Amino acid sequence: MNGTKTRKIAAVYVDVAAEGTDKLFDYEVPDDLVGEVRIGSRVQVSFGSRKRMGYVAGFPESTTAPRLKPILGLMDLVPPLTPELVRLSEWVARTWLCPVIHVLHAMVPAVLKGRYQRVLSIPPDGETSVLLSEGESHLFSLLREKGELLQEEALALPGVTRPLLRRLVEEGRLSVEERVGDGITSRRRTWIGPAMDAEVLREAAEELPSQAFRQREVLNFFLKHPEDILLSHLLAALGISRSTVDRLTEKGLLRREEREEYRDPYVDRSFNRSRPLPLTSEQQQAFDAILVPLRQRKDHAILLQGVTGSGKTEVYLQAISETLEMGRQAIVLVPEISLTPQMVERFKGRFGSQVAVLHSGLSGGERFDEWRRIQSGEATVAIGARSAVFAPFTDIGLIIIDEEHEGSYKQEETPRYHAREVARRRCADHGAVLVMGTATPSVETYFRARTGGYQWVTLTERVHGRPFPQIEVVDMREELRAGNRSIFSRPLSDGLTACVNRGEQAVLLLNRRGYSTFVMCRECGGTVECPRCDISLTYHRTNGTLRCHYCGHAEGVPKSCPTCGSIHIRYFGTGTQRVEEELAKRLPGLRVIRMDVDTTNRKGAHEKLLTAFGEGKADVLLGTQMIAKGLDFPRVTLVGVIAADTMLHLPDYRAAERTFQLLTQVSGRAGRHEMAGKVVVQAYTPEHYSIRMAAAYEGEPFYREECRTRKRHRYPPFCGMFKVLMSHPDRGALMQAAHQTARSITPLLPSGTELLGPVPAPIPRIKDRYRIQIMIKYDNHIDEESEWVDALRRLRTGHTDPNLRVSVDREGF
DNA sequence: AGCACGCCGACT
DNA sequence: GTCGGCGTGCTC
Repeated sequence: MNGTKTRKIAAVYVDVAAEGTDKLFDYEVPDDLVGEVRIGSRVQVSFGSRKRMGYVAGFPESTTAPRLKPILGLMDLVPPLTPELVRLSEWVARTWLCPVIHVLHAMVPAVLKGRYQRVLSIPPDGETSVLLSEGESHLFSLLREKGELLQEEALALPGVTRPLLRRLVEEGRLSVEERVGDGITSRRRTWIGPAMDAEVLREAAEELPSQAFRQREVLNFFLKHPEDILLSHLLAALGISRSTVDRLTEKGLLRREEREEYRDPYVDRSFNRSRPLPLTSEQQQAFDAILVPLRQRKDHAILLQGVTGSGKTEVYLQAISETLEMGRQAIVLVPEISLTPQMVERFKGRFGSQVAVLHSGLSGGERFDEWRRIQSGEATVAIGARSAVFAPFTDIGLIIIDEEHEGSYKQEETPRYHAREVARRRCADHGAVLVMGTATPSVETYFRARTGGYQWVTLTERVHGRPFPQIEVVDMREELRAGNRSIFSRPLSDGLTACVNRGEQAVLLLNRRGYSTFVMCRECGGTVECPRCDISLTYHRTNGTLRCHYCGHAEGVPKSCPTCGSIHIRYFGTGTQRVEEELAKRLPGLRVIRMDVDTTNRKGAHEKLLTAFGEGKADVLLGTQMIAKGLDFPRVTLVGVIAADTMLHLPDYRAAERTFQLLTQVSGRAGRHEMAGKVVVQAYTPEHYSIRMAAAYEGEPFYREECRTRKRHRYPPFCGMFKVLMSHPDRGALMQAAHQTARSITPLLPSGTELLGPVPAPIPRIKDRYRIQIMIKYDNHIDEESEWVDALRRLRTGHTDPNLRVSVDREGF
C-alpha cells in the first residue's frame, strides 16, 4: 500500500469476457467520485488500450497491482446492482462455470449493457498534403465527406489496416475517440402546468397585448384545468405551436417539467380488483406453513404440491400480501409469462401498480422501466420468467416458483443457470421463504422434500370439491389390430363427437417432439433428411415444403425417392396440420384453433388464440405442449392426447418424468368447473409406468419408481452431472478435440467421479456442425476450485480452434 | 476479447 | 532493409 497518501481503491469486473479477464481489476477512485461510486456501480475505465465499462465489486484496502489507473466516470446515479447481487453473480459464475461479467449482464436490462464505439476523425491541425497510399486516400476522402467514421467502417475499406490507423494516429494525422455508452432511450417527456395561482393568471391574461390571443387561450385553458398536462397533449388540444408555450414559461406564468415516463405495458387494460378469497382448510394449512418461517425471517424452502385446481395461486397471493405488510418484497417466477396472462391479471388485480411484470414480450424500454420501478422501490412484487429471479430488491421476504418442474427455469445459453437454485441462494442471503408450487414436482425437488431438505406441504383437494376426470388409456396397437388406421382411436373419436354435440369444448394435445410428419420411401424405407443436420425434414402443408426443425432449411417435396428413385414415397407421422385435416374430415364444420410454432410465431399470437378459445369461438383447441400449461377453460370437458409416448424414447434421462408430468398436467385441464371431464390418452406403449401411473393418479408410486430407476442408472438426484457438448464443422477435428479433452480431464478426476464418452450427441449434426458430448457424473458436493472443475471452466475458451465450440452444462447438484 | 510485442518470410 | 503475417501474453 502506498504509505504517503491513502488511496481509495475500487475492484472492478471489466466488461471483457475472456478467461484471463474473469477477475477483479483494481482502479483508483478519483476524489470527486469517492462516496459516489458504490458496490454495484457501473463505471468507465481504461483497460489496456481500450475504454470499457465495468461493475464495481468492492473496495480493497490495498492492491498488488503494479499501478492503478483512475476510474474515468460513473455511469448511473443509482448503482444498477446491489452488493448482494454482485456477490450472487460471483456465486452463479462459480457454480455454472462462466465469467462473472456474463452473469452481471444477465442481471440488468439489456439497455444497460455497454456499447462501445471507436470513432475516427481528422484533427483540426491535421496535415493533408502528404503522399497517400490507397488506403489513406480512401480513408481521408470518406472522412472529409462524413466528418467522422467508426473504426470498423474504416477497416472495411480497401487498404486500411490496423497498423495503418495506428501510424496515422501516431503521426497526428488522425484522432481517435473512444465512446462508451448504453442504449438507454430515456423517455423523458415534458409536462406543463401553471406556475402561479389562478388570480395571477387571470390578471396576466387580461394584460396580454390584444394580438396575443394564442397565449390568452393557453392561460384560459389552465384556468379551467389547473392540473399538469403533457406538452404534446396541450399542443394538440389547442392546435398551437411550442413557441406560444415557451413565451409563457419565459414570463414565469407556466412551469415546465421533464418527467421520467414509465411505459406501463398494461396501461390500457383494466384489472378487476380482487379481494382475498376465503381459504379452504388445506389452503389455510399451506398458508400457515409459509407464515411461520416468513414471520421468523428464516431462510426456508417449501414444496407446495397441489393438484391442478387446488388453489395454489390464492395461497401465493395471501402469502405475498403478508410479506408486503412486513415491509418486504416478493418475487414470483412463472415458466413463460406470455402463456400465463390470467396469472398476471390476478396479481395486478390484487396488488395493482406494486407489481412489476418482466417478460420477453416487452420492448427494451418497457423492460427497463419495469426493472427501474423495482429498483426505485415503487414496485414491491416482481413477476416474471426466470431472469426475474435477479430482481434488484433489497429485502426479499418471499420467492415463489410456480410450476417448479418446468424446464424453462433453466437457461440454456451462457450464463447457464437454474432459476430455482438461484432463488434458493437468494433466500439464504435474505432470510426469505422459497415456495415451489406444482402438481408434479421435478424428481430432484420431490427427492429433496422426501429426504427432509424441503418442507413438504400438499393440497390434495380441488377447491370446489370437483372430482378428477377419469383417464382412459387406449392401446393404439390394438386399434390397429382392430382395423382402425386413423389417428383417432374409437374412444377419442366417440368422445369428441359427444363432447361437441353437447356444445362443450375439447383440447387435443399432440406431442410433437420427435414425432412429426416426415417423408418416407415405401420401397427402400429411406427418409428425406436435412442436408445440414442429422434429422428428418418435417412436412409443412401450408406451403408444401419440407423444413428442418433445427436450421430452417426448406425444400420442395421430391416426386421420387432421392435414394432409390422409386415414386412410392409418402408422408408419415402426425403433425398438427394433419390432425386438423383429419378432424375436418371426421367432423365437418368443427371449429378448430391450432396452436403450434406456425400459428404462434407472431408476438401476442398465443394470447389471442387462447382468448378466442376461451370465448367459445372454437370447439377444439389443438396444439403442442404449450397448451398443457396452467390454462383454465370452464367449458373444456374432453382432453385427448394423440400419442403419449412420443418423447418416451428420446435419449434423455428425464423422458419418463416429462411424460408423467405432461399427462398429469394436461388431465388437469378437463372438467375444472361445473361439468365433469374426461381424458383419453392414446399410446403405443401404454404399459410404461409413466403412462400407467399418470392415468391412475398414482403420483407417489411414480416418483418412487422413478427414483429407483435414477438411482440404479446413476442419474440426478443421485449424482451431479456436467455435460460437455462440443461441436465442429469437421468431424475428424471434433473427434480429436473431444478425445483429447477426455484424456486431459480423466486423470484429474477424484474417485467416485466418472467420465462417460465422448459419444455423439442425441442429434449428431446441426447446421453442418458435428456434435459430440462428454458426461461427467460426480457424487455429493464438489470443490468448485478443484483442478478438474477448473479444467472444465477453461474448456469453453481455452482452445485455439475458432471452429470449435464448447458448452458446459451442469445439473443435478 | 482486443491489442501490443515479437519473431519469421516476401517485397521495394 | 521494411512490411505485414499470426503466435504469445497482458490488460489494474
